[in-house]
Amino acid sequence: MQLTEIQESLRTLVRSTALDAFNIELEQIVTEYPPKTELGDLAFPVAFDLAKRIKQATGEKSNPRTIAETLKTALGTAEFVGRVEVAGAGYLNVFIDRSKYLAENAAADPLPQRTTSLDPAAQKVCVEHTSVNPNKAAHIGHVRNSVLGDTFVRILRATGKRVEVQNYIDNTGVQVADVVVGFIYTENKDLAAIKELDAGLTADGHSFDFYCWDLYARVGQAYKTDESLKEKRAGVLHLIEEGNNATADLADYVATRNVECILKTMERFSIEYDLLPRESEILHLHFWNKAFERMKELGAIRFEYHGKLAGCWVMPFGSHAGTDEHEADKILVRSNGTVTYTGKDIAYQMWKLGLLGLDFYYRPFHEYPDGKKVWITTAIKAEAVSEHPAFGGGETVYNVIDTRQSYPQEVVRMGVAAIVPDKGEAASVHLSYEMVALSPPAAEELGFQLSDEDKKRSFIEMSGRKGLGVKADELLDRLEINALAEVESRHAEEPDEVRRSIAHQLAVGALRYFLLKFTRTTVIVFDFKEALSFEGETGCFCQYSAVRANSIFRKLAEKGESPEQFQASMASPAFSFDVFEPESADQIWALAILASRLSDTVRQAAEQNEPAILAKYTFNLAKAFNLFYHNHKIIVEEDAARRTILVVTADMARRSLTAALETMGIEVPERM
RNA sequence: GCACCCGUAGCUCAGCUGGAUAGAGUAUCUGACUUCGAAUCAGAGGGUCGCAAGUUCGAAUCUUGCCGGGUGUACCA
Repeated sequence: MQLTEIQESLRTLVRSTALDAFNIELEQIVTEYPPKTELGDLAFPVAFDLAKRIKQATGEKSNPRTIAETLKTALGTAEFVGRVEVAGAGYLNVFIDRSKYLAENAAADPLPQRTTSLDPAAQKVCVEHTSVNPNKAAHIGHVRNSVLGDTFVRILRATGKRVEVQNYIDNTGVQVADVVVGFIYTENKDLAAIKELDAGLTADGHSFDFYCWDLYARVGQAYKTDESLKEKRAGVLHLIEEGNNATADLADYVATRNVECILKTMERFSIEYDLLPRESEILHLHFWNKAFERMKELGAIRFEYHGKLAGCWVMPFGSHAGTDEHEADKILVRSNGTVTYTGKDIAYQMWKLGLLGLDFYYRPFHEYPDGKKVWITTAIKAEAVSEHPAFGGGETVYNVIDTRQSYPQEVVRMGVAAIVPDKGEAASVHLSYEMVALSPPAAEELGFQLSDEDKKRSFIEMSGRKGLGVKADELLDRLEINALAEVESRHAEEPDEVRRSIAHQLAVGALRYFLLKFTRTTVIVFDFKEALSFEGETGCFCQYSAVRANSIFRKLAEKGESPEQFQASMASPAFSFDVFEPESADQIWALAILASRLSDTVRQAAEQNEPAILAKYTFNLAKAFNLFYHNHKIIVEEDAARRTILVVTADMARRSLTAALETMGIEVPERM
């Protein structure tokens, strides 16, 4: 019986006792973790609730402590419960039977539900993340999106959900058009010339997406002075959307090459995808028409005959009493007959939920080193592969998109709910997060001249159009260089290849943890010093704990001792924490019980859509292990009982730590 | 104007659906490498939780109103 199961059985017991003793039915019973081990392992503040309910029912005032005493007797008899105490104003603190718990759970999987996510019968959900416009290299803000999304995917899988990862490719939008304008009109290059340039860049070690990054910024500048260039963009955009022409072919090459580059960048961060749905297919396969017909049938959309929106199809949205009622309407089809982005998004969202009644064609796009394939959509039946996994059709769809798009996301959610009321609004979840901005010194470090006004600001928004941002690959390169220097100073004996691989793992750990430790609603004001740090609350700190734990077991293995051996010897009923001084016993037990909380923490992170909860937990677990590590030497411990408890606890901690880090996409190096 | 987010230690941030003495990291100062690895650990100082009312046995947390900062509110994507 693991910790979560003990919690559940105690909740059941509290519920039935409350009903028997006070005739009160409790719907929700809160379990907390006391701030210190000395206070217990689980706390129930339920007596406060009961006191309130009794007062409501009878009008009589009752003392929470007295109520807690009644419940205490019932809980005291439960399995795995050592003792129960009433503390504070009426807390019910449960102390778990330490030796019994340890003996039974020494070898338990810290994330038991993760195996069910492989079951084809498990509930399927779709997560869309990354979705970088394929016209330039990814910057640190995009990485926040991807790391948040990828970690959320791992969290969902750890709770037993089957997850499909989608990375939406907006290959026909203005951002791609801008770069195409740059290639054709300011660089005077046709497709052949671009291919030649691209080949040269790759040979040079400069990638295509970096080139486009600069070109995009140059075009952005040129628009300011050259009105005719802007007019050309409209033409380019039209040709791209239409397809089957030289400009569209050129745009397709540019977009596809950028997608390849971005996928490569994300692969460095251990991020993989299942499917790349493209906007061009949503267009060419007429997804919108299908959704449009449905919305018309249901009256969810209205044609405007008069006023400033005359000629548009609009969706009524929200209500603003006293204001112009049209202000709340959202245009889905423009008066010239073209569909807006929001309209296309509604159709796409319906497809994700399996409710559109249309499907893409698919072909493989790329194969990862582990053999896993990522697929891409196509509108051309001839190039499609008929044997492909079933895509889309999620029970729930999570869209990882920054908070600035909350309004359009809300429109999409309402639009879908209007078409399929039985699925409702709950099926679409906008996993929003705040932006990554630059501190004024960081912007200057990147070589940008700031106005006096900008210097006064607390942060400066990154901008692809201005070319202002920290490129993901460049930052990771810097982290790898720094990490490599540290590794070289410690492990001169290791071959270069090994040292580089360790430096890479540390760099990824540093950046992923840095982006995950902030809650989603916090604006990350990027600061080089903080992001490049390997000390304090960092990924490196957590990895270091795990590495040290592993080295203990390496040493034990050299002596022919395995954790399994020690787990087996726990079965003897004689062993007890009393072999340690009380203070030591508390400290060791605190680590064991904290390690047991991983699955509950992951569940919480999934429920609240907040990966930062897992990051904080992982850091605390690493800290607790370090404390344990300093105070209790395992290798030199001669007393058999003490040694057993220490080994088993250290093993639980390192397995939880490793699983927690893995759920955040962070690997544990062999040494560091 | 309206909607959403933020305001907690010098700085950067946690604080779960109200609960135990408000916590981390960093910076500053002081200690600890002949030990399973010091990318570590121990200790010290540092707080009117933006302000003001209200609800409650109890508020950093909930409600309302202010103040300060940010983002959105396109026939752009």
